Amino acid sequence: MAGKKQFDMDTALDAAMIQFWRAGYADTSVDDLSRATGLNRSSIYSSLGDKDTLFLRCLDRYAARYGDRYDAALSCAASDPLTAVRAFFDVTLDRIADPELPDGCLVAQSAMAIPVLSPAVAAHAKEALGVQRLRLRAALKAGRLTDQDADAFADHVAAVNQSLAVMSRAGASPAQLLAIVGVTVDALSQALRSRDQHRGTTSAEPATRESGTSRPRR
Amino acid sequence: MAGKKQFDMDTALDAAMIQFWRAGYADTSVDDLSRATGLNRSSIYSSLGDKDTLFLRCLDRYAARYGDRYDAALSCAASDPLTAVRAFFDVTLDRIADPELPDGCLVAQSAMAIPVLSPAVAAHAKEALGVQRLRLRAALKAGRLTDQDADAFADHVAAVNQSLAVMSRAGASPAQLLAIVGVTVDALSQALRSRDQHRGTTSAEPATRESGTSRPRR
DNA sequence: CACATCTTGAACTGATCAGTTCAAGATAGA
DNA sequence: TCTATCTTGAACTGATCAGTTCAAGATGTG
Repeated sequence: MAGKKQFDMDTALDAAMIQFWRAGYADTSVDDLSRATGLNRSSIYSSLGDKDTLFLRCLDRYAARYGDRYDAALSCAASDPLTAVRAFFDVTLDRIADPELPDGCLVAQSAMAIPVLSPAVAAHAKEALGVQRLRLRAALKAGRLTDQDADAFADHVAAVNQSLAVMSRAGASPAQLLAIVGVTVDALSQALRSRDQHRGTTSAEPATRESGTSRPRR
Repeated sequence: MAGKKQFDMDTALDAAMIQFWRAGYADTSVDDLSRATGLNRSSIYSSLGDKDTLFLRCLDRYAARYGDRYDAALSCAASDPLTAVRAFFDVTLDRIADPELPDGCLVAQSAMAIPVLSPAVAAHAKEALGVQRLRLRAALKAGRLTDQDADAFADHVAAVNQSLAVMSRAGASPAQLLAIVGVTVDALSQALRSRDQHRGTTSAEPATRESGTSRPRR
């Protein structure tokens, strides 16, 4: 073995992912990717594939990385669905708050560009959103929600989660983002309380309506 | 006067707007705009300006057109904020359901592309979102919500409204979109009911929690 | 040192892009 | 018909794009 690989594949893929994430597919040139990764233009093609292939790898990488975090956040859904959904939103809010990372969301951005993306990329973007929806459905069903409420809340939570990407891109403040998810969290809290009342059991949640803007975090 | 204008400016602007709306700024070439409007390439520059100027005009046109509709929807907020918010969402849902128009939302799409748009265009996109937020704040304050609830719901409703653009781009069904807004509408209904109870008055709304997926429309 | 492997920079192709220019043609009023 | 105005199509410029190729150099092992 001589002339070993002189760059770290994971680092390079992360750099490419962040470049696509910040500027989108259309506004990222291969030269941009070369600058972002520090790899030579030739090395990009030989090691990471062409632009479309690389974008697909970045999209899957993004979906897998944050998918795992969303999974972990929802892991307590069976015992405490409200905390699970709060933790779910926190994955996104923490990502947005990270100054190292671009605002927005690569999946949301790709979804918006579906009409002008390759069929393969479009399919992966739809898939990522679909998986998130199914994750939320399963988690809420495992909690105390009815099937009907679980489905509706899953769609709603997934959508609100994507809306954070749009609003953060437009410069929304952390307080705004908290208000946005606060209403959803309150609504879920209320649904759980209604279900408990219907069952005749008492809820662990306080009886008064929570404030959407002052919800405790972590 | 001879050699009168042979095209209708409004029709041409609408066609350009729809082209930008469908494909976004980066993926729309001036030739695309020429094809979409039926105008010669030279005519585009002489009558509609360069690409950036034209995009700005289309963005403002879009914001004004649907801004008026959102205004009209919210006009009954003082007497019936719940109906107003439903009507607000219906403006978006009807637009998405219109097969003549692209999915998504030109403002949401522009917001997502802010890092790669010209400062002028980025400012107009932010402005459009800000105006919508203020509209909702004023409407909800005019209704029966507390200032704190009005602010939180305004941010939330504006965000959910933008999320519909993302989800519709990704091929979400009308039922999914209804579920998304249904949770928000239910939450608002609950907030109004809580406030009425606190006041000791009776609400016009039924006491049972409404279903998010079977909400009546129109 | 010799060798195999990887990396690099530069050049090149063919395509598309935004923006401009202009001569030829169409139009309709005088 | 004459004329002023608008429209058209085509060509052109200079830039950027994705993708490919390759010779020169760097690297580390045997």
